[in-house]
Amino acid sequence: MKTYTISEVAKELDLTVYTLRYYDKEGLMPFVERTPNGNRLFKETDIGALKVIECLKSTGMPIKEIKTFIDWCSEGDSTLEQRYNMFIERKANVEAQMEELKKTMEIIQHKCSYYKTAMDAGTEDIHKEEKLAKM
Amino acid sequence: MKTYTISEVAKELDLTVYTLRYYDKEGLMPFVERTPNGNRLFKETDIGALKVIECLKSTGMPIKEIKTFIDWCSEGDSTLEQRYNMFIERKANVEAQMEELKKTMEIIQHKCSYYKTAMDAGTEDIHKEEKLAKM
DNA sequence: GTATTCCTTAGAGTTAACTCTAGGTCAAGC
DNA sequence: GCTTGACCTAGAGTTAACTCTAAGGAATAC
Repeated sequence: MKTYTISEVAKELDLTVYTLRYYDKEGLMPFVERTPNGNRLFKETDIGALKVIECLKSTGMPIKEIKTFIDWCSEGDSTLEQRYNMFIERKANVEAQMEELKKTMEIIQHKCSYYKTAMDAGTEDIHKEEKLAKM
Repeated sequence: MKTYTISEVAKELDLTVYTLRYYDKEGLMPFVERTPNGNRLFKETDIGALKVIECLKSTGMPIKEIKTFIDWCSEGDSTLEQRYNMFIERKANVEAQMEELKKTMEIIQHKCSYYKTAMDAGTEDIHKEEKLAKM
């Protein structure tokens, strides 16, 4: 079975070795085994698990909560419901973030055309009429 | 003309007065005037500007870069191009964030059905076959 | 056999963005 | 005229998530 060193995993996941050790310190990687002399030894499944961790992180989940999830995983089938509920919550959270981003995008696009017009006119005064524009 | 105190603005924008003072300290609100005894006096346009600041913040822009933008605004028409370019960059950035979120959402949804199946079966072993699942 | 290059740990330092405290001013209510 | 409450500042403290340093172990290169 193919295994990986910490720096190989860091490269693969676009993280630093510092970050990976930090995650380990925080209890996010209890599954990673060691060589006889103490070096971390990553399996494919470990990299898969780290990808799930990265996914949770990208939903804005703090590391402490990710640790709770990892702990649930170690506890086995008795925590299936908690884990399911967690992902349902994450889903709602991501949906809300998408909504937020859409609103942000609308404002940004408005500003893009605002500045295009101003730039073409050579002055922002072209937008004097607008109520709350100003910048 | 209607004006607002710092706590009214905080309430309106769902920020704390601490945060607003911090923004001011960082140079994000050079336009806010003061009463004779030194209290901040917010106009409607100031609230509009703060909404733009909040929008930029929600694109992930750090406060120092927002300050650069505010400085450009104070400099007038000579910075129109920089400001336009900045919003174009922000737009690309938000688009990338949306893409990221979509990918995240796909994984989350996969996990939701993974755990639904496992929960119904009473055990995660139902997914034994899967290559990189595990959690 | 020694230099290099990877790995290890504990713990200190950094950064951003707040968040709060202490000490003070000022206007309104009683 | 004094209390209350909202405002002010400077500066200290907090938190999360890294990020790095120091000191050392083990395998490989020459």
